[in-house]
Amino acid sequence: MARSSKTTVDTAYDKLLDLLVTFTIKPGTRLNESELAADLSMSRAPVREALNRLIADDLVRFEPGRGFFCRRLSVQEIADLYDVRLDLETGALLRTMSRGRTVELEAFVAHWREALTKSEEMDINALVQDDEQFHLELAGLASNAPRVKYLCNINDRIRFVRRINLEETGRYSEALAEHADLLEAIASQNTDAACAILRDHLLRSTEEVRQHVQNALTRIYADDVA
Amino acid sequence: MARSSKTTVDTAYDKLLDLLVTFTIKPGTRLNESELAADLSMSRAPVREALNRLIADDLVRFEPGRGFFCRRLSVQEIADLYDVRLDLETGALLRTMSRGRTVELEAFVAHWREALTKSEEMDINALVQDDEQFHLELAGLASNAPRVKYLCNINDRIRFVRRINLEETGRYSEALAEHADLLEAIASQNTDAACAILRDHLLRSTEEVRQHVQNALTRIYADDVA
DNA sequence: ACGGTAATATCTGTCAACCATTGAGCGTGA
DNA sequence: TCACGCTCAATGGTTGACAGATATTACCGT
Repeated sequence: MARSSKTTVDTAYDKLLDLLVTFTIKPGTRLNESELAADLSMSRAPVREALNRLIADDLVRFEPGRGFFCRRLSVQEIADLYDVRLDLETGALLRTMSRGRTVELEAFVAHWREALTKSEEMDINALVQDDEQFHLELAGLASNAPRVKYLCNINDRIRFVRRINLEETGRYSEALAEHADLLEAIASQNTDAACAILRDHLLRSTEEVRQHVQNALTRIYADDVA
Repeated sequence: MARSSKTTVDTAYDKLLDLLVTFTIKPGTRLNESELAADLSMSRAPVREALNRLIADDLVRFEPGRGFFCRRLSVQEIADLYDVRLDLETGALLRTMSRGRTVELEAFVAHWREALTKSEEMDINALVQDDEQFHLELAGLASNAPRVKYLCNINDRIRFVRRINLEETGRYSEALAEHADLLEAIASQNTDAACAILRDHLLRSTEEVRQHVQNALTRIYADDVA
């Protein structure tokens, strides 16, 4: 029954992760283990194991005797995560540049200069995905696996409101412009400027988190009539 | 059977965490589920659930079809974690101070000024624990729960070599002196100086990570004759 | 009609057993 | 002698069942 390289727990984990990240499961909802197991056509044990991984990721809460609950969506938490993200990303950039990894940096710049020209005719989904990819690849150049993993966790937890942030009118064209600026600063090896641009770029999103979380909540509960 | 506030999984998690953090279980060792279950006098299910939490914490590896393994101890990983820790701690300090949380900062300074005077006659275990507490409390003043949680995870993963770092002759008296300097910079509300001191304090440890990991490995495998 | 309590149904927490897979050891044949 | 393949023991992967806790419902007294 078990597929070659992907165990049942992994499929459960991936599926549940998706449901939780996208808030297909609404914030604070209790998760019915048997139900989930049935949906995934597997037993409860692997579901519980996957849920336990997700506890460590802070994507589900757990109350003894009551079970597992979907994470809540709080302004404070999102703002905190944006804060940490800023430190992790700017820290990565600083190290990458001061370590003089010109080869990798040039490849990065070349790739994304090209990619940015095509961004005009992309749909919103592709844009959002591209944005995350851009930031993650940049951070990845520091070759620090734990750092990248923390960032992935943050991305999962903020993706829903981050998307809303980008969807706000004009914000994503601003973002693209800022990415372009950042690329040029990197290309000219101006470390301070690059870090400053990245910091401001990230701060810009952070400022309006409160509003975005509001939008997120209304959107989550919008199609309750269906 | 279920105890009031602590479920079986939690006890398993705590116990396993300790074994892994202290490398009582040696790096790379395969973990025998049935054996662990027997040791903890519980079934395999809760053990597996705990182990799955520890996967997300990167304290155990998992190979499909083979089982769970104790994390390896690599120079690269420890160095990376020290790097991230630096960014998270300095970031926290910067925010706390620039946000002007004078009340909390003064309380912190007062408490640790006092505590540092008593440090002379403390044994090594207490010192190590105090050092971690100092840094964690300082970071905690930024009131950013996710950041603190990431730091806790880092602490778990570096604790073994961090302890060795402090045990090196004289290093911990240096560390205490640097803590004192930091306290004064904070007290005089000199943000830049405080951040610089903290950064240098953390960099100092990072520089010798390679050597400390070596010591750690020899120490782990030292009592194999027993 | 309402609040509290008892009966009931649902769900979690844990376990023991079963099946599948892996890796080691052994034997056979080139 | 070595390589290949087979067999078997050990261990992980999954399941279904049972006991205890929790939420829900129905009932009764005021």
